[in-house]
Amino acid sequence: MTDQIVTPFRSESHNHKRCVTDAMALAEERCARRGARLTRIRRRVLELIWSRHEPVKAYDLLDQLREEHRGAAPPTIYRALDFLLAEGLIHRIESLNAYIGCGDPSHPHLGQFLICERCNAVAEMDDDDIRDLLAHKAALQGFHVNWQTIEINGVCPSCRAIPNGTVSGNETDTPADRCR
Amino acid sequence: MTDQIVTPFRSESHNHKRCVTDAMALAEERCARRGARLTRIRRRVLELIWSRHEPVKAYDLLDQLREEHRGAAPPTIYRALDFLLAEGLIHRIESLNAYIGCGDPSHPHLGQFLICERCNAVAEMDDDDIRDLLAHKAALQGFHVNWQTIEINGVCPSCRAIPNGTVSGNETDTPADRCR
DNA sequence: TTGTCACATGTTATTCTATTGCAAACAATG
DNA sequence: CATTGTTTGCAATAGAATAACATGTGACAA
Repeated sequence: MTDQIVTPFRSESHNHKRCVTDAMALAEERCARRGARLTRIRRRVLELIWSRHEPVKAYDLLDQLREEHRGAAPPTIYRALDFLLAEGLIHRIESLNAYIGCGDPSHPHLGQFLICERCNAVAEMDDDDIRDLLAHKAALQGFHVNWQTIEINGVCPSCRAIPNGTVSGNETDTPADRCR
Repeated sequence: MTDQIVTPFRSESHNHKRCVTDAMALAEERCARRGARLTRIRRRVLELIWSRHEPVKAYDLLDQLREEHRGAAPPTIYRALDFLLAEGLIHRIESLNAYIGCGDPSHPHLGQFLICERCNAVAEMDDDDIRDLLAHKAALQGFHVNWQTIEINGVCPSCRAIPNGTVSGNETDTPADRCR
């Protein structure tokens, strides 16, 4: 059985700099192989998304991009996001209107997401059992499945270890800063 | 085993007038029992949603409400929707930014939605197998589930029966008008 | 080298979705 | 009647995404 966890929750040992460069390398490689043009803007947007390692809003990306790229406007971001989605390099989280890096761009997949409502961390699964059960249940209704949106909200293991009322103080930290 | 289909796809025999009045009666009853105030606006919004019997956008509802209620503004609609969501009388479809009547408001539930991308018809399931499998898979990651968003896009049985390129002519009809 | 074509980006405006904040109206209760 | 909590009215604004058209750029062939 293959590993059905594409992006696990980050552990204490997570080397984030390495994580970003690895993801970028995979992206470069995949685009090269497919003849897709990972331009400067597109590359930079992907890098900004991976740097955060949590769901990022389009206008947050726009603000960041503007700091280094005067003239960036909403279409700049949305075009880059569309490209990255089409290439399977990121996923869109519907319930958050946000985008997150895909941990396994090697093959197109739907993904199922575990979203921590305390720290915003997201783990990505690509679980055949889930996909197949949904397809099966749909088929019982005579329904043909093209796409599945599966987003599970709750509390990640790290946050469960923290007493409920506890507040970490800085609510703008990234997941790794708050969740251990 | 209980019936896990809350709102099936509409059949030819669907009596839509009856369907709406039934849904309204259930809503009245549930609100009365819970001491929730189903005011004129809230009742009317619910009725508008059920009348369409497919996912409806907030601003569509606003337009309709304005025709009979001058002074209706975005907050008017969103407050009504918030109330109806809180009472479990409607569901929100995240992937469409739209709202749909709940076929079984008797108990709170998550719901899994089959969304036809041809005719917009939606069937609602409340399937324990799906819910439990997702909870199980999440638990394997140490994740505690509070909420599940499950939206399945594809082609409903009625539309599958229609040759692919066929267009029914009037794309603004309701699902029942087009899907048989 | 130049022309051409496809693709990518710049630019401005607009549409769609949703919330905030405060005032006025209303309904239930003592 | 007075009080209290809830609901609605109203104006403004925030947030998410797209449309339409102009301009730039890179690869390839003539």
